[in-house]
Amino acid sequence: MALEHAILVSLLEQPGSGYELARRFDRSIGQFWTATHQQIYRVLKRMERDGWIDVRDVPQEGRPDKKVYSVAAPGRDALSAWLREPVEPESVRHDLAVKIRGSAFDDPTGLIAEVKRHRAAHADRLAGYLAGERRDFPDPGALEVGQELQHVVLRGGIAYERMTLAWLDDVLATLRRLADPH
Amino acid sequence: MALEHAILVSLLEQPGSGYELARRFDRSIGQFWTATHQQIYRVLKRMERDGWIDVRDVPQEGRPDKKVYSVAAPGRDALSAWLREPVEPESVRHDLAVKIRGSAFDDPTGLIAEVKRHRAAHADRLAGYLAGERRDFPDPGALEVGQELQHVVLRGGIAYERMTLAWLDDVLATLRRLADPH
DNA sequence: GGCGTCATGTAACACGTTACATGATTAG
DNA sequence: CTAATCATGTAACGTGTTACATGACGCC
Repeated sequence: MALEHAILVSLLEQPGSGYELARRFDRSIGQFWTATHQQIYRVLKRMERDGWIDVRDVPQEGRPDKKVYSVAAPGRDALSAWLREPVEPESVRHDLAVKIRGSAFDDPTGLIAEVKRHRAAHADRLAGYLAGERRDFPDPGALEVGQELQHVVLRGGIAYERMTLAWLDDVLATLRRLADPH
Repeated sequence: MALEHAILVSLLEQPGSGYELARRFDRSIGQFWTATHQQIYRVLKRMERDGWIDVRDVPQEGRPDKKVYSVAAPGRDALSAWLREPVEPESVRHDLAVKIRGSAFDDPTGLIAEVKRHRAAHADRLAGYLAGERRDFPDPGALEVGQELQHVVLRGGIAYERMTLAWLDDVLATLRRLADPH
């Protein structure tokens, strides 16, 4: 129910096409919300139909034309209303945790490679976030409100990845201990 | 695609009814996978039809009869096969992060109450996990394989909640700074 | 008398994923 | 020639959520 709100926030930060939104959902926004281009196009249609966003056809040379969306007044109102509604603290889905507990009924050491793969992926994400932080927030203090808020969300992503790396190391140590208890 | 696997793991740890599974998905399993009873009944039907699980009707007195499910050989095989398949590192969905960035276009200080509410919910979860840890794993070392694996998953939940509490404090401090810069 | 727990389900709808489809431009 | 990037979409399917439905028991 919040994809439309994530799109509103992104378009308020910067108007853009469905394609551009899809790329943002793979990068900065992907930190806290994911969506594929198929989902985004579908929701953009509905939002346009409901008058939440405006479209402007932008012809381009050397590449396909695009439709640039921006937030209209009813969209802004919808976002405001949603901001005032309480939302449930998120619930997590970790396939890896299911696998860890499931591997008690199979071969726990078979999971080591998989856990290492996840560790590498999270290390990459952390490196990406830290690079983004150096690039976008080099000077702490003296930031605008929007910047401050983007920064605190990014700090959350960084904290999440650091925590996850430490936990995956704990998981690896546990799996190795089970494989070879002294 | 992993609800059925989460159910298999739970039924291997302890056979039970749909209702019992739903309660587990609100507690220990809810730490890394959530599901409502409607979802669970639907998937149990499918799993039974596919021969992954066996049912036994258990008449009860003073309360409704129940159907106790346990994992059959094909279910065990399906779990083994899934454990050998790689899964994608999970992607997160945080309504709260959407709200934080969105509040730049509204009133950031209006979020303070909401963030406090989330903080309290996460503090509760952490307290619950820590109580579970004291109850189920009082004696580190000397545990069976299944216990060790359950414990390392629980440690992940504890680390997640601690990280989240620290981040929410960071968010609160940021929102207050925006409300009243010296 | 009403609420909470135990126990099972159906139905409709919203949301997410995967596969398919098109077509131009640029880089290797 | 092949792959990647830019740009938009449709269709089918699977999963998750919300609402509705039933009924007995025990507690306050």
